[in-house]
Amino acid sequence: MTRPLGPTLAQARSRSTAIRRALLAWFRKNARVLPWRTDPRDPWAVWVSEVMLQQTRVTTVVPYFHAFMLRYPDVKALASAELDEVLGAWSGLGYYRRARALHAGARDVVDRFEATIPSTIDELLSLPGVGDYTSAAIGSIAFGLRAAVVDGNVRRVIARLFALRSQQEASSVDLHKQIAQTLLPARAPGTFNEAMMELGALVCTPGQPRCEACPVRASCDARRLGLQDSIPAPLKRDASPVVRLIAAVVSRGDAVLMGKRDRDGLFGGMWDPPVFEQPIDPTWRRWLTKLRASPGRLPAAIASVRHVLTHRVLEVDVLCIEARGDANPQEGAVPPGYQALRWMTAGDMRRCGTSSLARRVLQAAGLK
DNA sequence: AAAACGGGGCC
DNA sequence: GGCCCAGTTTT
Repeated sequence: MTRPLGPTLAQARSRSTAIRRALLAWFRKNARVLPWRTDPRDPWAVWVSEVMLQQTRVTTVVPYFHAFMLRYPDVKALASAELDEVLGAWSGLGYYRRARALHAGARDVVDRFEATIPSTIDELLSLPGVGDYTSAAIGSIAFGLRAAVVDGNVRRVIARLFALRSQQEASSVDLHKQIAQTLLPARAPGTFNEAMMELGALVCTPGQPRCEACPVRASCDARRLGLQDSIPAPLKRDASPVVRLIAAVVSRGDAVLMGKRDRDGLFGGMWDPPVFEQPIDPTWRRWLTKLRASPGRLPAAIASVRHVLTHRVLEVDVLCIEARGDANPQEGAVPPGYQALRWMTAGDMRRCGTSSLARRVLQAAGLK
């Protein structure tokens, strides 16, 4: 069910001046102090922050951002780094494809743009990991381009300002983008974009919006109609299926056998104690048995880690295996879903990517 | 159009 | 336990 665009866009146009003025005044007073909000803005810092902020809260990102910028102060620094090390800097942040894309994007900028971050939307869009939102964010905030950002915050604010009920429908994205672009001022569009997102994060929140503190409440249709709590309608997700897995923590002295995940897929490119589907395939059961110091059947799991992801729940039994002093995985034999195996000490692990699940498994095994 | 892709904080 | 976060890419 799509609604005609005309009337709402006309509404947006006629109310834009009042909304801009009130929102910008509020933002000047209430903007959070964030490490990437430097004056002037550093395009590299904006890029890094925007990628980290994809589907990730500001409070989660801040410490990662600090560490990342210390290690990779400019685009050249990242371009010349090894991917494993970059994934190490991303460990625990999630959506690891972002780190891979940022790394590739940095090399792209060095190769194609003489190490200067491009300042047009089309060129930004050509970088890996940079889509509609991120190109508009970098373009407007770092370069002053008049491109509206449309993230979850902005969509919620717009849905309420104009009492649009169908946020969950993909068809409404186009309408929200047109409204956002209509509201966007020609002067300092980046500031307006940041202000819209800040309003969504601090005032026009998903649950319990703080309408009494809202600078644009006088312009808000949802507020006027008493619909601020029912717009947007909550998305309904299917329950996450539970996946039963077994992680094999094979230790040999102070080293642990770690596997590097295939590039694509869950935890792509990250290292963890090899995880098998339950029950373990006989081939890999034998393989584990051969690494073991003592003969006989594999020991029982000593712990179980419940790792909750957005669309899945991982129930991971933790198997602890003491390997023979001379044990070595057979050359070329790599468990399904992995591209390499290596004995690693705690120090080795700090120099490559490990998922939160990997750290929890190691901890449950009594290591770390 | 839908699925895949992390992790955590807050109710 | 559910919701959602300064989304992008692949299927």
